[in-house]
Amino acid sequence: MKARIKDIADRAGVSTGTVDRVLHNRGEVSDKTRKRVVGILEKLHYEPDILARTLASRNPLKVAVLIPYHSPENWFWKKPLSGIYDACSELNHFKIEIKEFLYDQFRKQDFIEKTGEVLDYFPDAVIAAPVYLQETIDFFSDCEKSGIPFISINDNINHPGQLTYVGQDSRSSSRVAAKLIDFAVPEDSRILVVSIAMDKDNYSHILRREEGFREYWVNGSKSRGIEIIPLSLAKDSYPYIKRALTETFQKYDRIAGIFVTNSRVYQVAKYLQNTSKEEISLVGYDLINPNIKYLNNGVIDFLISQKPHEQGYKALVAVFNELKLNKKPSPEQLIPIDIICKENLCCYQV
Amino acid sequence: MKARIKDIADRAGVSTGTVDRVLHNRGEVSDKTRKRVVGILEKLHYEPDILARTLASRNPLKVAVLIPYHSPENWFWKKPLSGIYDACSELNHFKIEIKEFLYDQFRKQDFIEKTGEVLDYFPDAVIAAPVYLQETIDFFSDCEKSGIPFISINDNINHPGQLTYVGQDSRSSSRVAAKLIDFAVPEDSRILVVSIAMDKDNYSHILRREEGFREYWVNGSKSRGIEIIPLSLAKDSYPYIKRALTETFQKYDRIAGIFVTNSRVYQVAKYLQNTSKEEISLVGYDLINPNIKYLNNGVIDFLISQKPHEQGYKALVAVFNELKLNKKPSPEQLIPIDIICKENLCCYQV
DNA sequence: GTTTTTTCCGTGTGCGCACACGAAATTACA
DNA sequence: TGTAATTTCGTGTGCGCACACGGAAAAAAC
Repeated sequence: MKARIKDIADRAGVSTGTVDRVLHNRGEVSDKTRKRVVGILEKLHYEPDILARTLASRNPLKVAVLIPYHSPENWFWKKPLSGIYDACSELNHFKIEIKEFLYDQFRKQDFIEKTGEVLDYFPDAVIAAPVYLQETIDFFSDCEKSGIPFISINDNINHPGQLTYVGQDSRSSSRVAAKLIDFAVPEDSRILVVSIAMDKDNYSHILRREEGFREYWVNGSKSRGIEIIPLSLAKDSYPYIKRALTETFQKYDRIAGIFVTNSRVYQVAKYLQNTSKEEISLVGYDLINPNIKYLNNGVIDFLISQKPHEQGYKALVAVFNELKLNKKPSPEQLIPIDIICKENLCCYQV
Repeated sequence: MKARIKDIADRAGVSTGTVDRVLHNRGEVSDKTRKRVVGILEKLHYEPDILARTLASRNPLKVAVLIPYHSPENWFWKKPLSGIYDACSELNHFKIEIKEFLYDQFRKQDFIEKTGEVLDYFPDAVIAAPVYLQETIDFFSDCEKSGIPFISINDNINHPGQLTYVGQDSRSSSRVAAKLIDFAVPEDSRILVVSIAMDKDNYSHILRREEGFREYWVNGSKSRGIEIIPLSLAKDSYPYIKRALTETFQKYDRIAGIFVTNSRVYQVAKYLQNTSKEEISLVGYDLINPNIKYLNNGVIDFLISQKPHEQGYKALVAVFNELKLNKKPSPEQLIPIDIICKENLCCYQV
C-alpha cells in the first residue's frame, strides 16, 4: 500500500496540514517537527498521488513555447507545435496550459522581445527552439535565475541547468546518409555534398552534417576510390542553384550520388529531373511537401526525418515528468534517425 | 467550463446519484428521467473527469496479456511485454493491473489452456499475439460474447469486433527491403530470397513478406534484368543452411543481394562471413543480438525492425483509451517500418 | 382498503490531496 | 505578571466522482 499524507501525519504525530506544509516548503513549521516529518517521508518512500493532487489544486501548469513562426512556405515549425499540443491533449486531464511565443527567425530583435514576453508570463516551464546563440544563452540564464526550468529542442545550446535537450544528433544523421549513398554508388565515383543556406555558419546543423558525412568515409578503409565534392550555395533561388549545378557537372564527371544537407533537397531534385539525371542517388532531409513529391517520383531516393513532431511531443512530456511527477528526464533525448523512402513513407505521415 | 455531474443533475432536476446511475447503466432509473438525463448529457457534452473517476473508484483495470513465452534463445517476445509494462508505468496512476498468460508457441494445446485461464481471470481487456489461427478466432469469439474487448498484436487476425490491431504491414516492409537491395545491386544480377522456418505456412508474416518483395519488382519497369531466386529452408541449423547456400551459390552466379524474410538473417550472415562474401548486400529483420553483431560487422547491411516494444506499448495505450477515456482507437495501428543500419543503430536501442 | 413488493431516487461518505482559516503555543515586550 | 505579537500547528472544506444505504413513491398483491 502506498503511504498517504494521513499515514505520514499519524506516524509523525502531527496533522495532515503540517505534512502538507513540509511537502510544499510553505514554512510555518518548526525545524524540529519538519525534520521528523521529512524523516518519515523518506522512510515510507512517500510519493504524492498526482491524481488527487491535480484534482485538488486549482492552478494549471503554465508552459511557454518559444519557437519560430511557421508560414505556408516554411511550415517546418508547425510540427513541433502540433507535437506539443498532441502531448498536451494526452496529458489534458492534468491541467496544462500552453502559451505560444512565436518569433521571426530572421529578426534577432523579435526574438529578444519575445523572450521578454515569456518572462512576463511567469511560466512554470519553457520549451524553446534556439536560433540565436548568444541571445538564447542570455534568456536561459534569466530562466535559471527565476527558477524556471527550460528545454531546448532541435538545436542544442548546451546550457548548464537545462532540463533536457530533445533533438537529433546531426553528425550521426549524415553518417546514415553517407551509408545510404555508399550503398548505391559504384567504385571510383564522385559524390556531391550540397549545402543550401543564406548564412551557413549560423546553422550549426549544416556544419555538423557536413562533418559527419566526411567522417564516414575517412573512417575505415571503405573509401573505394570515392571522391567527395563539397558545394555551398548561398541562395535558395532555383536559377542560381541550376547554374551552380550545371557548372559542377561540367567540371566533374562520374557524379553518382548527391547529399543535400538540409530540406532544400527538392531544388536539386528539380534540377536532376529537368536534366534527366534521375539515376543519380539523391538523399536529403525532412518530410516537407516538395520533398515528398520527388520521393514519390523516384528522384529523391531517401529522406532523413528530423521528426519535429516527436521533438515537440517529447519536450512536453519531459516538462510533465519534471513538474508533475518529479521525474528528471535524461539530459539528452536523441530522436531516432528515421530513413524514409517511397516504400515506407505512408506509415510516417501523421 | 467543463460540465460536472452536479451540473447535469441540476439541469435535469435530479440528484447526482441518478445521473451516476445513467452514466453507468446501473438501471433503477425510470425510462423517462433516463432519457431526460441523457439529453442533457449530450447537450452539455459531458465528459467525465478521469482523475476524479479513478480516484474515487477502488477496483483497478485488469488487463490480460496472452503472448508466447520468451526464453534466452527466443527473446523476441520479451519486447512487447516490456512495452506493455512501460506504458503501464506511465499510466500507473490510473490503477492498471497487468496479468501475463504466456504460452508455448509450439504447443497448440498449451495455447488453448491459457485462453481458458484468461477467461477465468475475468479481465477488462485482452492483448493477444495470435499464432494459431483457428484457436485464436475461437478465443476472440468467447471474448466478444463476454463483452471483453480484445486487441491483437504483431499478426492480424481480422476478427470483427477487435478493438484494434497493432503491428507492421508485412507486405510493405519487404518492399522497403527490396528498395534497399535494388539501390545496391548492379544491373543483371541475382537476388536470393531466403525463408528459414520449420513451418512456413503457419507464419503468415513470411508469406506476405515474400509477396511484397516480389511485388516491388514487377511494379513498374525497374527490373533492370534482376532475377529473384527463392530459397526455402525448413531447418534452422547452421550446417543445413550452409549446405543449402553452398549449393545455391554453385548453381547461380552473379548473386549480389540476399533478403532473409525473418530474424534468422544472422545465419546467412555467418555463412557470408565464413565464405568471404561480405560484399553481398544483406537485408533482414529484427534487432536481436546475433543480428546486431553482424550489423556492426558490416556483414548485414540493413535490418528492418518490427518494433515489438512499441507494439506492446501502443496496445496498452489503446486499451487505456478505450476503457478509461472512451476514445476508440483506430482499427489498425501500423507500426512504422524503421530501417536500421550500423550508423543509426544507437538511437533505436532501448 | 391495507399490506407487501417493486421501482425509483436522494443523501452521505470517502478517494488523496491543497489550501484557508483560526486556534494554540511560544515568544517579545511593557 | 500581564498583554500583544509571532510562530506553529490542527481542522475543515472542497476538487469530481463512485457507490452503498435507505427512504419515498408507485405498483402490485391481498
